[in-house]
Amino acid sequence: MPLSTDEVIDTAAELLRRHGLADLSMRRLASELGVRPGALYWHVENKQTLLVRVADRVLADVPTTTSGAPARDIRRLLTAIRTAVLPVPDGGEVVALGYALDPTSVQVFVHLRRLIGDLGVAGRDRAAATDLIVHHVLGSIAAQQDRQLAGLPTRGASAAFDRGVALVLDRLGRPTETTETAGATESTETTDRRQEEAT
Amino acid sequence: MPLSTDEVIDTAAELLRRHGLADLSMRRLASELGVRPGALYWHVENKQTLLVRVADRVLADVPTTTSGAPARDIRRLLTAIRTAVLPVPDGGEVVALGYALDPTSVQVFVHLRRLIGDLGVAGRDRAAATDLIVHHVLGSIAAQQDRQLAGLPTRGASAAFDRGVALVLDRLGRPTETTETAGATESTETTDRRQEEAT
DNA sequence: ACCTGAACACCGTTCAAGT
DNA sequence: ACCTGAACACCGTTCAAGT
Repeated sequence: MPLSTDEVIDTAAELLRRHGLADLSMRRLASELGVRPGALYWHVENKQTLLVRVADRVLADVPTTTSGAPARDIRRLLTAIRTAVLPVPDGGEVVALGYALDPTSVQVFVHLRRLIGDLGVAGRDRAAATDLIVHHVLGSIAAQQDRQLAGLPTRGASAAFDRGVALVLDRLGRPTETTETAGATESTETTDRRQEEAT
Repeated sequence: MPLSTDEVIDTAAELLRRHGLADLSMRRLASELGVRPGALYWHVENKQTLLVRVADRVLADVPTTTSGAPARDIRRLLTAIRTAVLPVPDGGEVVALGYALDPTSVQVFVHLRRLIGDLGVAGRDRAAATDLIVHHVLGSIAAQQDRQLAGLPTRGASAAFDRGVALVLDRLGRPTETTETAGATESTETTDRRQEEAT
């Protein structure tokens, strides 16, 4: 029976879960599957696209239910994401890569965006708030995991995370009167244009 | 004349700036400095601590001035950070590692924390707000850089970033009546304890 | 004090050739 | 369609030995 692509992704996710990114090499993955390294390149384009699919798998079991109370649903969802990703070494980094390269590929983030809409956040602010919250979840997970791998303490990490979430959600719950921001934007905009042309 | 540790860090930062993480190898760095790979290990403990020091260097030239208007200073500072890190390929990831492993080593983040205090954010919320904002800056930079490296479009990235900043700062400017959050915290706390014991 | 030589145990990716 | 063999051009880290 030939190797299936799903088998490749599953085994890669399993390898990440057990040993982290350092041991998730194409060669190690191949030997785990009983094939030669080159065989993997028939199933995936390269290691990066493999990682994007692994990120998807890591969050696949997080339920996306709705209760009618958006703020509470968001808090529940974020806690579930943290609980799912934290035990996977380098999970924060891998999921962040997935979100960067294909924000809609991970179902759970699409759902988060919806819940933020339900909260009454409209238009451009909805995308901005989603990014803000996703960066905060994944950033705080990655930081904690980096510290763990380095043998440093991580006390209070989850409490600090929850406070950060509260700071954002308290704001989003109420109607906004946002009108400023213009001044600071200028030079950043210039940088972006330079970089975007290079693409 | 023997090699100095500063020379090693400077050359590493230069290599990152020009070619990104993929070309910042200990071997490439050594040959750039005209020495054998092993020589580097007399100057730095390993590659990770090298990267933490490189992160420091990338942000070393961002000025930390105060004007008396904290909200404006924060916006200016964040734009300056973005402008400094964005042109350095993989800069977002490297600086995030530095912030995770040693949050006080980068002067600019210590200054940010101070400005947030000036804004009237007290106690635990000050650390939480700093983390939230730093994760947002570095997360949005890393996402944009990942997309650039993959050849994907990054239109509107800086506008989205600015909106995220505005969402947070609008809230922090005003006094808070935060009291909830408890419910969602529980299970996360459990996860943390498990992980922290494993360390 | 500072570095070389040389090794150890690895990487990701490509591609002709096999079945 | 799916995989092997074999190569290409690399990695980080260690450590005896040299100067």
